[in-house]
Amino acid sequence: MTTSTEENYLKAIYHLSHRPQQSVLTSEIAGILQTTSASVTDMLKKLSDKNLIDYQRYKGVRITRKGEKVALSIIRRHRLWEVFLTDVLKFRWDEVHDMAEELEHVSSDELVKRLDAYLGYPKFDPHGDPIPDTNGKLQPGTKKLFSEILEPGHYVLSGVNDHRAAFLQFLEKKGLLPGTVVEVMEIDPFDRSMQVRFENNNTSFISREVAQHIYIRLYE
Amino acid sequence: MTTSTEENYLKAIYHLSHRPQQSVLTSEIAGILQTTSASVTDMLKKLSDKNLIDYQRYKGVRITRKGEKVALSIIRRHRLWEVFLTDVLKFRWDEVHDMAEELEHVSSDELVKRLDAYLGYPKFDPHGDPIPDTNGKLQPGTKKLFSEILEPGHYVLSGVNDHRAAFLQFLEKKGLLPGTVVEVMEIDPFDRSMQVRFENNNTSFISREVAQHIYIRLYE
DNA sequence: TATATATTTTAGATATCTCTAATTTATTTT
DNA sequence: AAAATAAATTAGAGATATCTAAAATATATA
Repeated sequence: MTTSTEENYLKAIYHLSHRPQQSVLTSEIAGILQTTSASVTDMLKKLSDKNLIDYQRYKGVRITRKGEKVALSIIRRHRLWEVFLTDVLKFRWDEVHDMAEELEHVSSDELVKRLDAYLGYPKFDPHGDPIPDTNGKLQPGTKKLFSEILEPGHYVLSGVNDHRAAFLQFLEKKGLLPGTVVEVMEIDPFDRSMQVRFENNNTSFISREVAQHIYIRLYE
Repeated sequence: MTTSTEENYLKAIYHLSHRPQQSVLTSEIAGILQTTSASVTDMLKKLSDKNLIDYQRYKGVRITRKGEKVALSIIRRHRLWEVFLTDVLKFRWDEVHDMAEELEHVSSDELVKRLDAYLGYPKFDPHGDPIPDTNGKLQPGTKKLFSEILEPGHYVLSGVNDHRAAFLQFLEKKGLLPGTVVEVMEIDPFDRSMQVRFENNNTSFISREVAQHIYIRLYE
């Protein structure tokens, strides 16, 4: 059994783990969870005792297979509830995060299963993030930063790495919602800004600054 | 602000308060919440400090107007989630209680409002218990024990006072679900058992023992 | 490489909610 | 009304999760 607090720590560590090699720092976790390094250290010992993380003092943390499974099941719940809140209860995508933070800790597996079925087994949440399946499997390798593409072509906006309401609202106004198909017409070689065209033939301009916070996948 | 624990105590006190005059005993609360009298005493002081209950040591407890409002808002959430679980996710009515116990503590008022609208502003939960409105108002005086009726006639089954799964499943098998309309044909003057007829003309026999755990209202 | 700086950990406290055991108050019985 | 019994409360302690301040360790700089 895991408490809500443990689950929140695991989620944070899981997210921070997704980058090459290096281990996660105590201070990074403290930053995300808005708490102190001392509190983090206490919790790291606890999670380590439960074999949910690999932890050596002063050397940082890496999540274990077991810890990753738990983290993914919470992320699954979070994202399914987000779909419920936007698709069924008609909340805007920038409103749902905090409610999903609470709902994700409701413990019934059967509830999650039925919710998934009721929503039609969605593969992505309203922010374009993939929803792990029952076994904790994620759509593999679909995520790439919009700012990293090298050539013009058709792409699907698939997510964001900045979840602040102000940014999400900016994207909404620009028509840059997850799921949107855009054609990149030109990439400026100097500032790497892009000219894009939507399916309705409208065009728009996207700065590298903005593109760095948007994920895309190839449109096939 | 109230914690989940405080909310659970308030709910228990609210339910125990609904009976003539006398105040609620520490031991009764401990019984319902499966804890010790000592823990209850601690919490009673805390709730009293917040003016959610009237409490004098050794004299028992009565809930205040303010406490009642909080209790009713939690009961509202609980019963709305129960409707969601049965009507939308198709759980059986004997499965939903524990999940609703967790969901009721999710704090967003806007979420409850949208859920209510989505469900079509239901007035009763799957067990026939009335759902308080936004202002904490309950359908007045609709509840009467089936065992207390004096004469034959048409009645609507409106709820139960025994929520154990075994009893609920027994009722389901007998076709005695909340919302069902029955015609009481005869009341035995000796053992107060009843002969009833359903809308499909099937008939059934209900003992006083069972009738004591079922609420009804007049069918109009 | 020694020193300065940044990071992490430990030590010691606080708040919430829980418990058992002992004490106090209330109620019932004789 | 006193004694016996039942109920409620207090006292003291444990578990979880948090904090600040001090000490230990690691990293960067001179």
